[in-house]
Order: sequence, then structure tokens, then C-alpha cells
Amino acid sequence: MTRRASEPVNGRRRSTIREVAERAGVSVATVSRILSGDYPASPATRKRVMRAVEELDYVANAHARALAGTSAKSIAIVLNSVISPHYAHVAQGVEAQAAVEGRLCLIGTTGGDAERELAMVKFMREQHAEAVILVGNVVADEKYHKRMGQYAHALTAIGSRLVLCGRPPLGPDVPAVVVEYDNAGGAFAATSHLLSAGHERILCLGRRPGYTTQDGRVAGYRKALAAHRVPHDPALEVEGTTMEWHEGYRMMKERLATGPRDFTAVFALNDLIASGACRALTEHGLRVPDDVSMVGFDDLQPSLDLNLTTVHLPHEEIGRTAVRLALEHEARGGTPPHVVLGTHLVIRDSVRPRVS
Amino acid sequence: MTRRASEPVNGRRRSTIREVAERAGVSVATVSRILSGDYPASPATRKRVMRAVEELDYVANAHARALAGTSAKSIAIVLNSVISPHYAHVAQGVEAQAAVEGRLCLIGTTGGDAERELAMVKFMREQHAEAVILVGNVVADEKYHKRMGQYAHALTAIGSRLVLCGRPPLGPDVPAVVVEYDNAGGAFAATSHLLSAGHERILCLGRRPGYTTQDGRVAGYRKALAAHRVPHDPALEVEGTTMEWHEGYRMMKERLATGPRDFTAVFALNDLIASGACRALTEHGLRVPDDVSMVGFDDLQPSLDLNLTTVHLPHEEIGRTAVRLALEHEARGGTPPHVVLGTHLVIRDSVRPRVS
DNA sequence: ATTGTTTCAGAAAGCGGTTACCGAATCAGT
DNA sequence: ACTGATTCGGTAACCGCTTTCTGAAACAAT
Repeated sequence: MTRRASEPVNGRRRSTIREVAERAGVSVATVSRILSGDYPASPATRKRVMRAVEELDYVANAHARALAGTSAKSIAIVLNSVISPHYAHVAQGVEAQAAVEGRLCLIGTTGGDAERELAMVKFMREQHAEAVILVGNVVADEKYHKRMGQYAHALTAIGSRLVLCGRPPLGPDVPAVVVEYDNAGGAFAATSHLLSAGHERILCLGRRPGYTTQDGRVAGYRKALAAHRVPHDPALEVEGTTMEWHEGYRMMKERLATGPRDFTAVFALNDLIASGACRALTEHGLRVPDDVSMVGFDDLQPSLDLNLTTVHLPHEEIGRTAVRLALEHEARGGTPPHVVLGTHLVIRDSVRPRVS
Repeated sequence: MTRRASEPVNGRRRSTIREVAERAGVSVATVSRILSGDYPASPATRKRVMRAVEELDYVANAHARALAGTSAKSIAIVLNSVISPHYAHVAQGVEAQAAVEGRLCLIGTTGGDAERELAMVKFMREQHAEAVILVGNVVADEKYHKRMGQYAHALTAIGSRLVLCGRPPLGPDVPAVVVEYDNAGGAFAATSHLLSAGHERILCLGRRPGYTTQDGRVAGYRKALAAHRVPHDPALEVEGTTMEWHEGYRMMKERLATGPRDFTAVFALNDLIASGACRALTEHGLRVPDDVSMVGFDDLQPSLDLNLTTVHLPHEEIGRTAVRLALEHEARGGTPPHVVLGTHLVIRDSVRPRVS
């Protein structure tokens, strides 16, 4: 039978190991052995092979190599988007740890779409990723849970791992490593900090119900109020649609325009919202922290720019831990670990004692 | 001969197409055809195959598929780090356009190390990436240039493309698509804006000599001074070691402590430096923009947080353009295109007319 | 009933590597 | 000089999939 050329690229075909062998006057086995690792070849042979490789500009075909049995292991990371700083930092952590462990890193984004996330996991599975790390929340329905559960089992069956970062487990019988961080604790600390400064009317800004991350933060907020015996007023919990700057701006703008201005402090569910809210306040002639105290969440760029007291998240450590646990667990087997990383308050200068 | 199992994973082996075929009672050819695309199989056969796939939880081996001839094309992006917002946005653009073109996206980071960059390009070549997109500056020596030039030629030979984003061409005879953006023009606009507001003593903050990106910005700054017939004072050009917030803070702190406070405006070479400088100014009791005017560069988060006038860079468009040009050029051949994308000033509220 | 078309499915040849197995040549030991 | 241990390098069997070529049914047409 006649086969088409390996790939109908417009240029030349890439050279193969057979061509190298021919040019060097040795067998393919010798070339393969010399190229991969330390094989006791005679210096003359080695030189000839290397020269042939050089001249033909030979590069091994990673697919063939993988198929034949030895390929660089890779770990996959699937996230919402790379432009979100939190995800980017997690990705950075994954990359760093993957490099330490001698693994390569595949990355894919979903845009927050559950369907695309499933597709990415399937793809990463085809790519033989040793671990598939899912980062961040998605809005998930029944079918999604079922499919993802299947994937988790399937990955486990072939010795890979599914890792969930910053999201709750899929279920008690779904084998997945889980790396969470303490949203509730962070929110508790943030809110307590405001309460200790004498603030009682604290606006909680930006919750989107159904997102576990934010649910945790709101829960911490409420718990802190309860602990300080401050009545919880649902009217102080403002719901948003996204977690972005403009939404923070919009929410605060609207609140100042229509709602009562009866709050003295703001707990924003992330730094972007905090920053947007700050701008809205400024435009209203209210200064932070002189007139209104503000606490953010995430400890990312906005809190640095605005000198905001905020909740520090171990972004990179989440990624590093995910890789470490996945690889450890792969080696050991057993019940997948579930860790919750700590968060802590970073005090800068956006909170003042309430003047009464 | 006896072969080891495909992979000695601790779990089961992953099932192969042969097992599916056996279970479904058909040949591997039939399974392959049914799974990939529209093959006129009888409904009964199709059903049997699908059931077998389901039951065995079969997932095709991407490597084998690639080796046999049909694989999803992928484009590779190699950058300094994903936590740098500029790079992240470029990566986002690449991803977006790659998705549009039906390509997958491989990503690798270098940490700014030229050696690692070379290694990544080699790796991506092994992975059969259709295009390898290099983003951002590296400090490069002779050898680096030589090697990278070879890679460019090698990639071209097999119908792939090397793409350089935000960095100058490697040389006149090195085939690489180049997507730059107008650093000098942006800096010219930014500086002119300050000059028009009456500022003449403009601090230029954060240059690292040898980095082409920043050289371009400094050139624009000087050109604007010349155009306005304002004498250029080298003492106003402050050199830094990194392009980060802390360095901006440090530089301004130092300047205020030791240098003459004879400037009325600052042109920061990026937003992070601008933000750090703002903080230092604030700590010195100087307000932006009331006491000192400030212009940044990049139009990223810090300028949003601080309401900074800044130079907008088409971050995502750089990425999209890179992919588009690489693919177009691949189809057409010929001399690789070299485009320079425009930048423009975004006027917010960090510049005030000089009070004299 | 026989022949000409379709339709559907199988056999087998690769894709480009790796590596188990084996043979030839080189070296040392007596 | 002859044998046994090394050293080097070749032969060929896979890895798991795609696809060409080919053939057997199934159907329509004469």
C-alpha cells in the first residue's frame, strides 16, 4: 500500500531516526540508544551519530516516543482563564512544582463553562496526563457531576489523579484529591477585624449564591457577626453578578444612590470588588479609610495598589500542594487526601476605628 | 519477544481499541472509523461499539492517534511567567484565537531564563506544535541567538513557525513572524501629555538598559522632550533592576530621600512601578495627582485601581495576531510578516496642570 | 435467476520510536 | 594460540491507532 507522507506540510518532512541511522551508517537502535541516555557506544560511533543528527536537524517525535513507552510525564491544569490573577498564581505554583518533580505542564482554559471543562478533562486524559488539576468554581448541574465522577474513576483506574483546587469534593465516593483553602476562616478574621474597630454596620459586597467559594466567605462574615453579638441585617449583603472591578463599582454606586448610607465599613468578597467600590466611594466624596473602612479578599494587586487590608490566600501553595499530593497519592494509593490550607489577614491601612 | 505492559501504572492498564473491538465483536478498523467521524455503519454495529466503549471506558491514545496521522493541531506559547498580567493577557489572546482556529494550546514558562527558553522551544518542536510563540524579552547572548536562529529555520523547514511577540526580530535572515507594539509611540504620547500640562521636570522611572521594550519607551520619552524643546536631563532617568511594584517603591523612596525633589511629574515605565512610586510619594506626604502628576504604562490593574493615566497596550490582540499571522503565513509561505501594533494613551485622572 | 451496485466491515501496512534478544568483534587469561 | 568474558551494535517485535485496499453481503435492476 502507498501511504501519504507523514504530514502534508508545505515544507519538507521532518527527518526520522531511520534517516539519521542511515546517514551515520548505523542502525536505528544505536541512534535511539545514544540519543536517550548513557549507552556505552564507542566514541567514533557516537560522534558519527551526533553529526548526522546535527546535519539533519533531527528532533525526536514525542508522540512516537510516548507510544513506545518512555515519555516525559506531564501534569495538566484546567482553569477558568489565565488572566485572573488568582488562577494565574495557582498555575504558577503548579508549574513550579511540576518542574521540581520533573514533569511538564499542559494548560487549558474553560471560560467557566462546565461543558468545556469536561471536554478539557477528556482531552487531558487522552494526552496521558498524570494528574488533571481543576482550579476554581463552575456552576454545575447533575449531569456534570455524574460525568466528572466517571472521569475521576477512570483516571484513577489508569493510575492518574483528578485534583480539585478551591472547590469542594465531588462526593464521598469520587476519588479526587482536594485542595481547598479556608474561605470562612479568612472572612471571619476580616469581619472580626472590622468589628473590633467598632464597626457594626458592615456591607458585605459581591456574593453570588451557588458559588461555594463565596458562600464560604459569606458564612465567615455571618459567623463573625454572631460571635460579636451584632445583629445580622440581610439588607447589608449585596449580591453581584460577577467578581470583577466594574461590578464592585456598580454595586457601590447603586447602593450609594438608592440604599441607605448606613454602613461604616465594607467587607468585599475579593480585591477587585474592593477596588471598584473604593472608586465609587471616592467619586461620592467618601474617603477610604477616613470615612469608610474597607477589607478585601485575595491579597492580589488591587490591595497592594490601594494599601488595603485583605485576606491572604496561599495562591501558589495551592498549586504546589495540588501537584505534590497528586504525585504522592499516585505512589501510595488509598483514599485521596483532602487538605484545607490556611488563610490569614494582612493588615495594611484601610481600616480605621469607627468614630461615633 | 515478551513486552512489558504498556505502562506499569499501579492501576489497571488503559483499555485499547483492540479490546473495544473484541468486546463489540468487530474489527479495530470499524471501531476507529465509528469513533472518528461519520462512517456509514449499520445502527446495530454502531450501538455495539458505543456500548463497548462505554463499558470499557475507552479513551483514545492521543499519541498513537497523532503518530498514525491525524492529531489535533496545537500551537505553543512560551513566556516568562503566567503571573505577570501582561503575559497572561497575551496568553489569553493566543488561547482565544487558537480556539477559534480549532487549535489546542500548549504553554510553557521560562522564568526569563534564555537557556530554559531554548529548551522549551526544543520541547515544543518535539510536540509538533504548529507554531511556537515566544513572548517577552530575555537577556540573550551570542549563543542564544545562534541556537534560536537554527530553531527558526528548523521549524520553518517542517512547516511550523516561530513567532516573536514584543521583541525585535532575531535577524534579517531568520524566518520568524514578529508582532511588536509601539513602545516609543506610547511613551511619546505619555510624555507629551505631561509636557502639555506644563510639566518639564519629568522623572522617567525604571529603565533597565538592554531590554528593548524599555529602551523603546525611554526613546519615546526623550523624543517627546526634544519635540517640546525641553532639555533632557539624564539625572531624571532612574534605572531599576526589575519592573515590579517594590522596585518602583524603592526607586521613588530613594529619590525622595537623596535626590533633589525637583520633578513635578513622573513617567513610570510600567503600571507596577507607577503604583509603587505612588505609595512612596504618599508616604512622603505628596499626593497624586495634586502634588505630583503620574503616567504609567501597560493599562493593567494598577492603573485601574489608582485611576492612573497610562498607555494602553493591545495585550490580547498581540496574542491573537500572533496566532493569526502564524497560521496565515504557514499557508502562504514567503517572507514572514512583521507587524507593529499601535498603543494609545488612556486618560484617567493622575495628571494635573503644573502650578508655577 | 443473474448481474451490477451499494453498503458495511475486515486484513494489514505503516506512523516513528524503544528495547529485548542475539551475534560478532574485541579483550584478557592461561 | 584458544577459550571465556565483555563490549558494541544489529534485527525485529511491539506501542495503539488510522487508512487503503479488498471482499462479502444486501439490494436493485435486467
